[in-house]
Amino acid sequence: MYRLTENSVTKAVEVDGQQLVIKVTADDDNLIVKVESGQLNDELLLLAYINEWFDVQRDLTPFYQQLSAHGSFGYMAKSFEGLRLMNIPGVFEALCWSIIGQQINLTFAYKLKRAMVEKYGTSTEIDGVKYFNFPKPAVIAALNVDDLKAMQFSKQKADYIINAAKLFEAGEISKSQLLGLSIDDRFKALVAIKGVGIWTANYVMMKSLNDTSGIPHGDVGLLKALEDHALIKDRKDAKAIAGIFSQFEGWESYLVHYLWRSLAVPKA
DNA sequence: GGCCAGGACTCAA
DNA sequence: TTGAGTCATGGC
Repeated sequence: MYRLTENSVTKAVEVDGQQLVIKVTADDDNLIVKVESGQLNDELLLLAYINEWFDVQRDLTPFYQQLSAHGSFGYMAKSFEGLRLMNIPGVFEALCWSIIGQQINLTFAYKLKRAMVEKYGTSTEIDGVKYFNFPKPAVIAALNVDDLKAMQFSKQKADYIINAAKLFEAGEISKSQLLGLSIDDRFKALVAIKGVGIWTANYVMMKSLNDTSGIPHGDVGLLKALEDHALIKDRKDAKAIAGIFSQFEGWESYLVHYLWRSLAVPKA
């Protein structure tokens, strides 16, 4: 779904019902977007997509102030400066991805997603390279559990994903519907979906609904990062964890994102 | 070969 | 509401 080089990302997107392939690069001050394939009718809609994808318009200054003032996290304000909470604009995709990612290692999770996308997604080919769109709910809703099991999905994951696809297909869940709800009701609506627990609901909210206060509680990566920073001793110490996040009100998801990032780089 | 991985569900107390 | 048991499939 993404083709990366040192300073660019190329991806198939759907904007205003149009299939596009866009390439994004950057100079010091701007993102530069080029349409590689497809017909763009309204540039503003693409701009909106880019804004959402990279969370471009959010002013991170308050977050960096809080981060810098923190004894253990202070270094991240410099080390990860400019890192933004990359969005997954499609809620169905975000939900599927979070279900896939439940309780399995990420390497395998990526493998599962890739298999699903390459088999059931649509694609645009440029210079021999295929750029995939995530499968539509209608396609996934029509599958049997065995179709996904054949791609190494567990029975539950297959069941959850197909069930979720049916909800999207039936219009019972949609991005606009979720965005129309309060944060609390969003959470409730998501958790009501079979296979969606606290972790998944928060993940979807922070990654796809622009909610910056969601914390994927219980996340093993998050807990490991907090241990690495010597901030908790017991992973079940909810009070200590709440205390840490209380210092970052409104930026909880950003803190989570930065902590996940801290797991991927050598120790400062 | 055993523990772990960016969990959720069920059921009992 | 909390806790234990169960499920499921690879990665390392």
